[in-house]
Amino acid sequence: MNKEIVLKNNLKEARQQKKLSQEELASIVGTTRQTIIAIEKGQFNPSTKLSLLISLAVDKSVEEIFYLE
Amino acid sequence: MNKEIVLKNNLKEARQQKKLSQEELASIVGTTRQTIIAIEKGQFNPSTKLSLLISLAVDKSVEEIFYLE
DNA sequence: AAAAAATGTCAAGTATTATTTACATTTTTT
DNA sequence: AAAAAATGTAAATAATACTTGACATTTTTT
Repeated sequence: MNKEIVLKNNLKEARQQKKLSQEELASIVGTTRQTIIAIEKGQFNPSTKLSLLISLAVDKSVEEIFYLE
Repeated sequence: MNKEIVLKNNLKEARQQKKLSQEELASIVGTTRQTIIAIEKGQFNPSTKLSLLISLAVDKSVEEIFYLE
């Protein structure tokens, strides 16, 4: 859907600010480390549920972490 | 992922406040009416990209439209 | 009341997210 | 320098988002 618009994020920085490892974050939000890696690399566009959980875990709003370009 | 936690939303109300039909909203965000219907009915968990586009279209933050329970 | 617009439902197919497992490389700690 | 922790990569599978098309029902407009 909408190939021109690309979802980007600064999860890596936000996660590191909270001093969470990929594995810790994955465990907090109930997903796997692979999923966190793929998101941080911009390889995919996570579900809204997952981005809400992630934003809670790193203490930011969804818009502070994910943005469109 | 995470079956206990359910994603809910009040898109229908937000869309109506902006006086957009499902079809207009779908066209603005570059998706189909079916997708908008399914989201409004809570039948699925849209991608973050789509929820960001939707929140822009209805002039709210993602968190104002989508929430976890 | 008739016409038009908006919403709802069903079903099938495609694309993509997410999980799992396993191993390699890099970074941090001792 | 060795050990431990964190990160990166790859591939196969399962689950689900999203698309497309077609028709039915409800609501709004004329």
